[in-house]
Amino acid sequence: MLQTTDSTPANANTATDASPASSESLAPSFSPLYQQIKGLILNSLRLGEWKPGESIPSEKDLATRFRVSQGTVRKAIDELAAENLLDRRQGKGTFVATHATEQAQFRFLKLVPDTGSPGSEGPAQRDIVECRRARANADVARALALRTGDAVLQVRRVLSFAGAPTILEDIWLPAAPFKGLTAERLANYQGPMYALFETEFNVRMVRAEEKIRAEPALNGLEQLLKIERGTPLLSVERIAYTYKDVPMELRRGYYRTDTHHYHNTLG
Amino acid sequence: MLQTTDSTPANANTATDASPASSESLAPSFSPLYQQIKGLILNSLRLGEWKPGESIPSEKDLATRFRVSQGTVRKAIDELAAENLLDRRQGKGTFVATHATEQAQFRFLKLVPDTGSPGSEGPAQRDIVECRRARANADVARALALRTGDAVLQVRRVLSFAGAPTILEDIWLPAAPFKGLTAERLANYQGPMYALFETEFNVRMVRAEEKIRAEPALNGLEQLLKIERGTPLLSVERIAYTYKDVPMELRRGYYRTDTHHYHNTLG
DNA sequence: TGTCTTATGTCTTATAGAAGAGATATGATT
DNA sequence: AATCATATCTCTTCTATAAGACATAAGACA
Repeated sequence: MLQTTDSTPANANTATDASPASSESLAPSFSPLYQQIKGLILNSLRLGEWKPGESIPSEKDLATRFRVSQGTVRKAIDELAAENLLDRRQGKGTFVATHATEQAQFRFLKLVPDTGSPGSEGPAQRDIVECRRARANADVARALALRTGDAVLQVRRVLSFAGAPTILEDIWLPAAPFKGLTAERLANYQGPMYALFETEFNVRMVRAEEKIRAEPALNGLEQLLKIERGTPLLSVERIAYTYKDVPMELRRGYYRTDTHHYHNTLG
Repeated sequence: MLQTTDSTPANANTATDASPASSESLAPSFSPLYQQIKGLILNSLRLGEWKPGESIPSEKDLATRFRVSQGTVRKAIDELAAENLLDRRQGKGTFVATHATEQAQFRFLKLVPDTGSPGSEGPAQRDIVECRRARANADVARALALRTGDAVLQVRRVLSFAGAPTILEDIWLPAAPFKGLTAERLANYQGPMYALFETEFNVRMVRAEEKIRAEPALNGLEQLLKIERGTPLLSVERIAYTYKDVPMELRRGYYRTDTHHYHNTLG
């Protein structure tokens, strides 16, 4: 399983191709060499051969390991870097991207203060309201690709900026990969939640989809966020995915937008 | 101004460099060859040497024109294609991206129906409520990089999906580049508004920034969108930019989110 | 009408040298 | 002898180029 000296990577042309033999590689269809290399690197990332924050082998090393030229490895890494899975630093090496940095944090938190820059208020104050085991209802199960009734963890927390409660979040996690997560560990950990997931549970969030609506503050939201009942809030429903588009988190956030706004760039 | 046979592009090393002589190229600082080529292509795009939808010269032609290798041109085009300014099609050529296609349309309209795919409701019904000349107030002037009191065009319109009014938009445009835009031309044109801007005014929107809030329906919004007064709406304030980050439009939209939602992908 | 050839695009891979970053050695200076 | 600045070596990614493979469309030809 370590595949340290795993070679025979490319050349899907050769009829005697029996190298990957993974369950999902049932599609033998031809693809460019650099794409195959990209897939191999992706596998190593998913299997945790290189941990977030660490450097991966040099392009030359990977080239000899995969029996291709350095430029081909380079193109594979180019795409992974463009997807923010890897982080290139000239003269130093290529590193596995991590949520434990300043920049990555604001790729997933799009709420910014109306005045000042994205991080100008200092770190957010995090209060865990609730953290318990539960059973997935139909909606949660569908979002997390589970079966209704499967075990999940449910977390409710409030984020405050400059002392003002601004975000309420309900989070659902599949119980199996996050076995051992408790309110204490969440409360004690300094830094982004996704960084904790990386270091403690080897789950790295890579991509997320959000559905945004405007809804009135009801059902106790008004008390938790200390606003008037019925005040319009931003409802942000997120499904976060790890490698290979596997869903790993469902999150519903309610954002106050009297002092902050959701910032988005259309390219 | 046509710069058809314009050569002497690269080699910023040569001391006798006097080729671009543009106003903003006061920074003689070294940059990679492919970046310089990218800038030259960008200039041709901005000057309208190749119109949206048309194909640009082949990589080999550009290579001889700029006196560099085909691979260098390729890397320049790679970046422009990644920014959605160009559209590559293997075996056919490379084309100037346009808003007159199905796909590009939904890169700037992120409101999608709760059930069904992004375009499943058919084309939106557009009703121009108002279109008049006005003077920029402080906010509008700042957004459009104008001076307070400068002439602007103001448009108000309602978008309806499946017969239901869903979006109200107030749009401010600088008067000079859009001279001749009338309510009739807006109403008669079939297709996205940004496609009209391209073909009629040679203004191509490349990028946009949005600030999203939740606000109650007030001040007549409730009548235009046929909802109850105070219903939470998504407020979407957009500044759209053309090439070289020049702002060309300020737009404030109010979205109903009872049947639709704002969809976003975090990468 | 259908098939083949050819021309012209982009795409893929390979190779060589340039440039950035850090560690190690060198040598002058105090 | 200890210190500090400077050169050098080695590792990394970055840049530039070239050649062949693949995709597409149009015209020649049976």
